Amino acid sequence: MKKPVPVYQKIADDLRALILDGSLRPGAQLPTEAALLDQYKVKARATVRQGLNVLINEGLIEPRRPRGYFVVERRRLVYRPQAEFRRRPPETDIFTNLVAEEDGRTPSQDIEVSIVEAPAAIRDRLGLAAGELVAARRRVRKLDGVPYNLNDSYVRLSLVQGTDWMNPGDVARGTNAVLAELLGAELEQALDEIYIRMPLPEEARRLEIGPGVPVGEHIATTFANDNVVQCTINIIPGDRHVIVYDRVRNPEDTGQPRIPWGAQ
Amino acid sequence: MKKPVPVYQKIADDLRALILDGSLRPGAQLPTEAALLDQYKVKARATVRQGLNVLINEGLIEPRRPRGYFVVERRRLVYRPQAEFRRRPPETDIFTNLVAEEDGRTPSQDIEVSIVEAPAAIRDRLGLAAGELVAARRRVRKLDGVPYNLNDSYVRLSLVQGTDWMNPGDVARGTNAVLAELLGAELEQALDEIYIRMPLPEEARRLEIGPGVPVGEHIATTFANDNVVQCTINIIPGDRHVIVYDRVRNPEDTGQPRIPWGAQ
DNA sequence: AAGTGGTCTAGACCACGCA
DNA sequence: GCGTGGTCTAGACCACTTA
Repeated sequence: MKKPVPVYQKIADDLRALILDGSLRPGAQLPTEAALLDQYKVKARATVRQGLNVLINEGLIEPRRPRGYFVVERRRLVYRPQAEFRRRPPETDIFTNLVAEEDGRTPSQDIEVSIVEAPAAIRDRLGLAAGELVAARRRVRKLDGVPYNLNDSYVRLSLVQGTDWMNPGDVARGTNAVLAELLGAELEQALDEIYIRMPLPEEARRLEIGPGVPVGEHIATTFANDNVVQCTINIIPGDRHVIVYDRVRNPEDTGQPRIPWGAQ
Repeated sequence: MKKPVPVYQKIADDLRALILDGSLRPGAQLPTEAALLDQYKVKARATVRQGLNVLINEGLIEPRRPRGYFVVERRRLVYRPQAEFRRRPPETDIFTNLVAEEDGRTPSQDIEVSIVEAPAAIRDRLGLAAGELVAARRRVRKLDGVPYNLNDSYVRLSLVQGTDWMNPGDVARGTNAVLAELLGAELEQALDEIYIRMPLPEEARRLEIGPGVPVGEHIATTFANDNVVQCTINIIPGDRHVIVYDRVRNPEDTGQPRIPWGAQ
């Protein structure tokens, strides 16, 4: 009738319970591997390590060699896609907006602008032909030097070549304002897709996140006059953000879902 | 200068590359542990297993005992919080709406209604006192028998006791319509919070998801006449959904972020 | 019945950061 | 230098599913 619980599972379950009920608070140290060997009368380190591994991959603990295992500490920032379209305070960069709501932390970003072949995801959304070139503006956004998210924007090369959009530094009025000038029309609509998944090794490296931390991939496709203008891929570490939307009833919403490209 | 890559890491990297570049398509079988032992001239199963474990926890592969390891197959459904507020087609259940956009799969849901002490997250959002009772409507939504998400709604008990909201079956006109009748006012505003994290064991069990599959926790707080009415917690497995929002420029948006409770 | 992965033992040597 | 975790070896026995 009953099935025996593997020892490593029992170890993971016990420690998880301690963490979730607050007995082990964020930042607290767990028993060492040696201590757990004693505690559970188990003979092989591999068994204890297997148990700890479960919790690492759940994002609950992290090893800090050579001190031991610790409960992770998380602090979340509000990530608000809708801030892109707001007017007051004067619309600037979405990240600057986002951080303005936090005190005492200093934002910075590494910006890199290049001309590349459009990745497939971008091609689909911007409606480009295979092999077509796009301008790419890639940013790593940091708070007190800690990476907070990756933000890669793509637009048709012909639209922005030689303009301020391709300035590999901060653009004070915001890159969206640059696009609006070029188009003679405001960006006034967007479609957000949010995928939840584990990070690729490359992303984990750039964001300095360990195993057990999932990411949100937020793909924002922006329109002006019903024409696609820009596509931005944000990679958002799950342990450092909460995504927030305001929603209001809109009587004109006909409810047509609109995803002309295939979901990933 | 260079540091040697551990064998298990090499195994994980090689197999991941094969999966990501399409050499190993979703559903394809990976080499068995025994084959990898040969291939990498490694002596201990533990080493090979450690490598495979990396990919399992990245959600890329899954063991199907006793056949071997396979590349996971994913198929994503559009999850659209904004569908809650749409009028045409006639507003019904958000899940029914959601599924109406898919063909050939039959939706079902297990519904359970109860009266409980409000969990802390609900208490904060509904503005309740500690220990106060709420009505809970908990649903597991399935497609072809496979769980697609968990949906737990909470409202003040005094508002809905004895009404159709607490009917533990499908409510054809939608539970939001019931609330609107009781209040004499439409639900017309909501605040969505989306947290990205690994599932708790309980959630993983209910959703039948394995290790390496992160979830989105979508907390929707709904208002009528600026009063909080309902709070719903949705748990959304990342491998089966894409979250979609439409966004339009709103000149009246003053940009005040509004989260009266602390982020989790 | 055969072959797969699941669990566990009992060691070994190494890398790293701190006192 | 000491203690921590990181990696790996070389086995053992078991549980499960499919042919």
